[in-house]
Amino acid sequence: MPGQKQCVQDSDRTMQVVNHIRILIESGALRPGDRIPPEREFARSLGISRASLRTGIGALAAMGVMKVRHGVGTCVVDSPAAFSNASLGLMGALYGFQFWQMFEARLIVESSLAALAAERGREEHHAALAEQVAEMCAIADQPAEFLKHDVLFHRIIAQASGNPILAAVIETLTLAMYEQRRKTVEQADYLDKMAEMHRDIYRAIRAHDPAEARKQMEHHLRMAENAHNTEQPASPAIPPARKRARKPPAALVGSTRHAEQGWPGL
Amino acid sequence: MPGQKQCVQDSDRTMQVVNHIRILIESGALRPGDRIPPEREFARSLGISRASLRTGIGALAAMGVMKVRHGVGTCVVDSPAAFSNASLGLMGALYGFQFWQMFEARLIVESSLAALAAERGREEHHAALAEQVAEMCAIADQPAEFLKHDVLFHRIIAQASGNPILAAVIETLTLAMYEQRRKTVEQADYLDKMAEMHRDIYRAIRAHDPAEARKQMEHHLRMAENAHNTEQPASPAIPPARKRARKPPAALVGSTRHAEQGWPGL
DNA sequence: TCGACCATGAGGTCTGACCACCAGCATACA
DNA sequence: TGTATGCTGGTGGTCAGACCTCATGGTCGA
Repeated sequence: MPGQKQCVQDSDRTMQVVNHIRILIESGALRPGDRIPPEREFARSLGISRASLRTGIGALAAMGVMKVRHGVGTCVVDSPAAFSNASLGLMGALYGFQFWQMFEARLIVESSLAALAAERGREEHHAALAEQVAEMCAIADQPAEFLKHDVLFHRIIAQASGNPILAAVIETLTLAMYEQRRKTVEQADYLDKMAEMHRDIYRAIRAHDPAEARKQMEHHLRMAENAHNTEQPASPAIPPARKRARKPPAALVGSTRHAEQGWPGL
Repeated sequence: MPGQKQCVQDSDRTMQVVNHIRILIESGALRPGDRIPPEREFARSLGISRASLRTGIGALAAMGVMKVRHGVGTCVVDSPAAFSNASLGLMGALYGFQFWQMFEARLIVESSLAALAAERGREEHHAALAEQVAEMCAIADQPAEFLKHDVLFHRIIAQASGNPILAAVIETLTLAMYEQRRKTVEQADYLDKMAEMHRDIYRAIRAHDPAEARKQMEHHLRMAENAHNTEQPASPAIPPARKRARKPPAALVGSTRHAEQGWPGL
């Protein structure tokens, strides 16, 4: 049952394009930020039609691997690894993701990430974290700016953890929540407290104290969730108690309808 | 800097298609497994060309939301939520994912999942888990079959955890490793031990003992990693010690080149 | 010197034709 | 009667070439 073929993409041509790009990437010929040839030229060199090439590139773009810009060109993305955010949004709509699940996922992954960062973090990470903390303290009265440094802070921790896979997971979740947070953070009056918590996390990481880093991160995320639930009554604080499992699960293979409230799409 | 626009996809038409589908999904008009109209007809009803429609559908397929079958039709996927596996494969090539990172990610996420399953699991999950354990014990001499039940077992735990987001993460990792495991598991001689470990996990979950479930799952995954490293000397057991962080991180925004060995693409 | 204009080249879309595949049905054969 | 074969309709896959829109950079006039 599990693990059907391999590629998500069906058609020969599309797969051909995706594989070709993959080879280029794996061989190091194509690196993040690099541009690929113009479509017409590239299509000719691959011996396929421009339409087919575009299908393949479109798939890569949808997966978050390539970035296409009208009138400019197509290049490999040069940003933190993440699963396509649209993907998470769609899946949220499809499987009924809830906000509390989002926070729960963050809590689990990111607290471990903080612990790993405390273990493996190096000077450059400490310095970068310190900088973000300083920034946050300095602009605790500008929610929008604060949020940017907040995101950056967490991103640095993910990088310091030395596990890009988990970093990609967190990046995906963060991106998906960003829009939402940008709205709710506006009337926030606890930014100074947030800054303090970030500072505590930073200190634990710098001190190479995994347990403390984990604890501080958990505390921070719980606070964040509370704040979210307070400011956003539209998404009630559904306690993750023993409930809300799927209905008689159809052969235990997915297909939950979107139940309660939550998850405003992408 | 973070949180640019929203949709991965650029072009108007593509976005139009993706959004249209999203609306249909969110409104419940389109559910997992449902088919969408034939391309020609659908394109006409949307007032766009078939080519544009196909671009949009291609993007959705690449994100793992839609499944296109030549000669049959296009439908919404009806399987456990997961990020497109090709996506993980590409990102692995792009950012240099390592096997030990894969196992580390699994260890962190899945042990928490087991704990959650112990908290929230219900009768139907227990029954399903028991069935898989029984199957595994019965066919500990048929690696290929064993592996299928192994995957299913872990999938059920993910579902029992009540957090579809984390379930999707694990599903993605599992799918990415499936091919690899399918090869290495062939000459495995420890399947009976594996079955035992699964049974222990199952018991802890059924007993609603989160701590024990977590411990057993961690133990199981560590064993699995050791087994992998033993059977697959091509991918050495790189200890996750304090090392291998990125090189002087270019503004701390991704772009690690694929370093050591590991990650055979998709 | 500076702003407006336009040439260039990139991606975006459309059209309509044709190919490849799958499923189901009708026919032919055993 | 039952099975095997082959046809046919519908669906996605690919192609070609034309045209549109956008971003860029150079040129030219004020």
